[in-house]
Amino acid sequence: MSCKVCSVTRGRPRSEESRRAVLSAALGLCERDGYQAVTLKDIAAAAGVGRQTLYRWWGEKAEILLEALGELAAEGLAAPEPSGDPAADLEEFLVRTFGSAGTYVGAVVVGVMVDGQGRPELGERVRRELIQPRRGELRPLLDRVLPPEVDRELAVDLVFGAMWYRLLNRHAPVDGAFAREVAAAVLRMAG
Amino acid sequence: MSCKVCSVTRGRPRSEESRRAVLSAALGLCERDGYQAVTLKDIAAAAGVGRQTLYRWWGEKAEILLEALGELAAEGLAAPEPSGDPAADLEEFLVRTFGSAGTYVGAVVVGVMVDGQGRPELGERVRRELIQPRRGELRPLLDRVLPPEVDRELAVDLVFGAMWYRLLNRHAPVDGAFAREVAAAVLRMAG
DNA sequence: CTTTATCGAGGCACTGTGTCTCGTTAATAG
DNA sequence: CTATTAACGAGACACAGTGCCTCGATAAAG
Repeated sequence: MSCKVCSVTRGRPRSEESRRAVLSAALGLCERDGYQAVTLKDIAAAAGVGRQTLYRWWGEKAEILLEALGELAAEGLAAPEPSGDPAADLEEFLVRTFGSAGTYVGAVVVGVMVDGQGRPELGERVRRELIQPRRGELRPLLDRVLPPEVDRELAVDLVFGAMWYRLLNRHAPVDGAFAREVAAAVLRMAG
Repeated sequence: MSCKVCSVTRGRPRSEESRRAVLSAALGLCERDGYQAVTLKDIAAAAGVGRQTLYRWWGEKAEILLEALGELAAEGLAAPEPSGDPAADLEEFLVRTFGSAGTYVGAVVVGVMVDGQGRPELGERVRRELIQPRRGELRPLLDRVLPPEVDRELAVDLVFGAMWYRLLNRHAPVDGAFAREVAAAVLRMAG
């Protein structure tokens, strides 16, 4: 174990049990009450943890949920083995991604992103830990269906942009059917 | 003039001067400090207005900015006369829209949308007064470049989605160059 | 001139945040 | 075993922003 700042192995070690309790309580409260309604007090109370422990290790709600989302992603990492059909691989990836985003998890992601709007440092973490990894997963799938003259970054913006737009604006569901429509549009763009 | 609730024309009329001062002060503070940092106290002080006046007519920050954005949109309505070239019309519309979104106005729009996330009623207003009108403007432009088998709503989601994704995530600028790329992608999708 | 509803100004309770201090507890160092 | 160290749960505190209330003043209609 290590001290919070000096990484010397002395003193009482950080409680892994408390950490798990906090992440689990935070996700549970977000699912039940919605991200915006959850406070640090709520999380501390639900996790059976002192408030100071939250400020010591995270500091704010968005950082807690960012870590919780990271663990969720690590659990369901579902290695996408390439089949013989690049178009089917793309579609399957989008169906899985959009399907997950359509649950409360997507609402939490939106909440974290939203909190990052007014705080550049947090925004940078969100970008690095939440957004860029997904872009990195999508790019190779697009490489296998798009001709070289189509810009990859633009295609990624169009695909994930459509997803985010619906997550924010809620004019239509984010689900597998939408994922298939978007996949078809990409293939149409491929010509 | 009319009473706030009963619309009987009696009593002191609402001050149009105060209303303009509030909207102007709100936009100015957002431009200077960023949407999230602005408070109702700040707006009241900058507008030289009592706080109760804000609660009487608007109730919260997002509603003030929503009205201010509405007036901005009404001023710069720039009737888009159709030229002979549908592709050029689409591109011009996107260049103007993305260009505006790239300024602090886009950040205000994001802030209002963000506040609407945790408040269904406000979210509905944002959708109706801010999002749907833009979709309505884009649709006929797409009609003139897309073949009938391409779904319009999906195309709108892809175009504005890409814009919103960049506004939120800030991994790349929202500007005229991006607008032209998106327009080209739509034309490519048209085949 | 009376009635009415707005005006700017300010007070107050409430909530969530962030910092601080307790006494306690679980590790390592000697 | 004992001392040291740092995290633990719990709670107090100041601070900021919100939302509601009241006040005397003001500008319109009847």
